[in-house]
Amino acid sequence: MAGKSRVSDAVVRRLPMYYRHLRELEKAGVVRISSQELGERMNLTASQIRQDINCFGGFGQQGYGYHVSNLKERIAEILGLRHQYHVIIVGAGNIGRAVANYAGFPKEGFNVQAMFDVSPALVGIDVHGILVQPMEKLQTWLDTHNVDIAVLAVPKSVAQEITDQLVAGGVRAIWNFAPVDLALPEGVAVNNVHLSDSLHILSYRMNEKELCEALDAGKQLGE
Amino acid sequence: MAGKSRVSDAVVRRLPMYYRHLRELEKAGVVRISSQELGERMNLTASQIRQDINCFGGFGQQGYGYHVSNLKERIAEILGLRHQYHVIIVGAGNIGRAVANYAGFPKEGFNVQAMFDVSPALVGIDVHGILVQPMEKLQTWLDTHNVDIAVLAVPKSVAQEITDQLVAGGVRAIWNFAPVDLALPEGVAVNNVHLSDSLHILSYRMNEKELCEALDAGKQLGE
DNA sequence: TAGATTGTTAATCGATTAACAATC
DNA sequence: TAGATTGTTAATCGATTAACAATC
Repeated sequence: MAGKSRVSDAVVRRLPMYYRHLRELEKAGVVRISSQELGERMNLTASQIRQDINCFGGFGQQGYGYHVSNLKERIAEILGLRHQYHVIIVGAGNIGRAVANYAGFPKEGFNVQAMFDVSPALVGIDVHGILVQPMEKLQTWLDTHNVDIAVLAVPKSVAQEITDQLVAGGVRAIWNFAPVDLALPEGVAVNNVHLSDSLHILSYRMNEKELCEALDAGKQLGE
Repeated sequence: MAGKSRVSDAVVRRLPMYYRHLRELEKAGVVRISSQELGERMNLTASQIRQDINCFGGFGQQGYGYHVSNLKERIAEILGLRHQYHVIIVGAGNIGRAVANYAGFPKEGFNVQAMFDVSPALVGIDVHGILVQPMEKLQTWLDTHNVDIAVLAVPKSVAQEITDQLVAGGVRAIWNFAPVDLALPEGVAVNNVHLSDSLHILSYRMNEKELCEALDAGKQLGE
């Protein structure tokens, strides 16, 4: 009945997808939905949906299905979207600025409070109402503020070093845009947005058919 | 010996990671590496690494291991990074511009040739040497150019509609930054960068411990 | 040659799917 | 009540790990 104390990665990755679809459904005025219907919409089996949801408790009702708004709210809670977070952005390059400008951010409790960069060209500029501070000010900020989430949008060469500083400064989670796999102590959360990895996967997929045909025909890669 | 005609998703997702680590190793002057050592670096088992690589052919040598540069090159080929691609960016907002500005792009064969946006405020500006064109010009461009990859960085409300236009116009792959799951015909590749999903997963993870403890203690979500 | 390490087959583990009793 | 659909257990499928013969 209650949640298993460990939820598998596969399930966690689907949670935001449930949230997205349920929000759409709610906006479209749909009041109830069965696992069957939701599955058709999301390209999942009804069985999988019921299994996933039951990791966190029985939010449905036999013979009826799920109440859309209620299920949406439960998943928002599960995702931690009913808290407020203090966010800082380290690195005010293209990515850092794009994140700062993302409008949907504060509505879900993610409040950007400061930005930092090494480049004198960027220090002092205003990004969506946030003043970019020099990197030397980061330590002082960490010493004097509770930071929940740090957005890491710096070159890979300094990513680990800054991460260590952030962790020592009490940051609880790192949203990492640097193309490295960070080493982190237990208890600090991380999620990666590896843009070039994503592009490489796309590139693989668009060439997959020919590649597999070539391999099946006995072709060796390389010369 | 030759590759299975179908490579699992799990393997494909690891390919860019192999590529990243091998590039690092090559840069660090490492000539050969065993699956054992590579596994320690990447937090994978040696067994898994050998299985993964052998989907595409036997690139190693018994008693020796893998030749770093050679394996890196084979994986680059597998990922399709030894081709040149024509890329357009649809949507010149924060994300579109960040992608356009990404410096590593052309080096790997991804050549951005045009950008489009609906906003008069953005049309005409120069982004990293590319002039932003009005959205009405998109159709003409598709009619007169071969586009391999389209970067989709538009609001979700128009994402599917533009996708259909791109597909009809012969685009082979879509790098999707809109927070929707696009419907696509067989033969067109897609890969999603769902930023808010990624942030939600981070948010889940930073709260997971308390959540699971609460659930184990019998707490119900909601009121 | 002996030692090392791959390529590959077999065993295990975990995630997905199917089935069905419980129940609204 | 009868019908529908969940919650949950059992069966299946696929991915990871272990083991080892092949071979450099």
